[in-house]
Amino acid sequence: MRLTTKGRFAVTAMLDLAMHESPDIANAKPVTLAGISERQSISLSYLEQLFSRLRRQGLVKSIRGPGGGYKLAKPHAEITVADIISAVDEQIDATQCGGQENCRDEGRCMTHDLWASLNNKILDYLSGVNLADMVVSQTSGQKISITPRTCGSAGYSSRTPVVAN
Amino acid sequence: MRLTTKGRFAVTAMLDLAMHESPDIANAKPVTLAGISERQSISLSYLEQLFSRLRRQGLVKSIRGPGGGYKLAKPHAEITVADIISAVDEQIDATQCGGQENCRDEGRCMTHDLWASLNNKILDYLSGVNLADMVVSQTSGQKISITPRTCGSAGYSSRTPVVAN
DNA sequence: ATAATAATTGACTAAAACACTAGGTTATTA
DNA sequence: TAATAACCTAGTGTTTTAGTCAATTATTAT
Repeated sequence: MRLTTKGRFAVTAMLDLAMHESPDIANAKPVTLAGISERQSISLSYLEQLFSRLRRQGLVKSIRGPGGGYKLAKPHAEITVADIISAVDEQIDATQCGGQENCRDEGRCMTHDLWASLNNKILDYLSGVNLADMVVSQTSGQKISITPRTCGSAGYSSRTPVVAN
Repeated sequence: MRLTTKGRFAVTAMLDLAMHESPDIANAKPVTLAGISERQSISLSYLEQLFSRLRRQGLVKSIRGPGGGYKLAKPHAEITVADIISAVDEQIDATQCGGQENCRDEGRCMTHDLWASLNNKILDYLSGVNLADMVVSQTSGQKISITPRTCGSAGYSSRTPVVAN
């Protein structure tokens, strides 16, 4: 997995979308990319590229024409930061041996296991934050602080984010 | 913070260094970059660039001349993955307002707090794995699995890594 | 029907970062 | 003094970032 500003842009835009969407999911008004672009100072065309991927990954739905825009395809609590980042950042295979384990020395690829599991752990961790968490901490003016899923209760969507500082 | 193959190379090289260093820290033989380059198939000159940064950050010590090479500057347990990655990857400021909070809308920068704390969390998380952990899981042939510090006991260096799968 | 809206697509671009290469210099040891 | 190995600087090809530009399609309102 890769963590760059590209993923940041995507998460920021999705958070903006979540915050400007009506809380009533059924008849929520779609949010235009032009609006997100203005509010978050992200280039409209760049947003279009990002949302093209987000749509193909099933995270958002699009409505064309006047009054159209984007809506989240799932409830806020079911869209995680990990989902968003892996939707826009195409991941590279961390191994230089490319799956087959024909590396040097002991015959096995030292880095493969190491990075594969490390990637998984980070991904697991970022899966612990969803849009609902972020909206709450954003509207309450509190800094967001994430508790890994493995720590507290196994609940997925209704954890209350811990306030930091 | 940024997570790319650059950091991966650095961690791989440091793990190789840790594994080929004599366990007795006092009179450990230095490891040459040429050796690491050969074992891990990383370009020698690229390693030189990486170790230049690692040295400036105080993670390794260098011995010049024949029989020279690099040694870890601290005990294995005191060098974390986060240390290594942040030594070679220069971090970017996640905010587009650049510190001052003169952004749009509500006057405050939405993305600033969000990414600052998310970065800190990831960094905190990667601080939970050190070279000693990785050497153990590597030599024992077990896949490494990291438990965040916040979960278990507050101990820093002597946690036993959990085996996954 | 027509115009306006807004998503959708594709091609293209400057700048940065990545992953190196090349070639030299310094310090240390045999 | 010759070999070793760190150290340093500059350059190079490729990929990614972050974006522009232009055109197309679907939908709504007039």
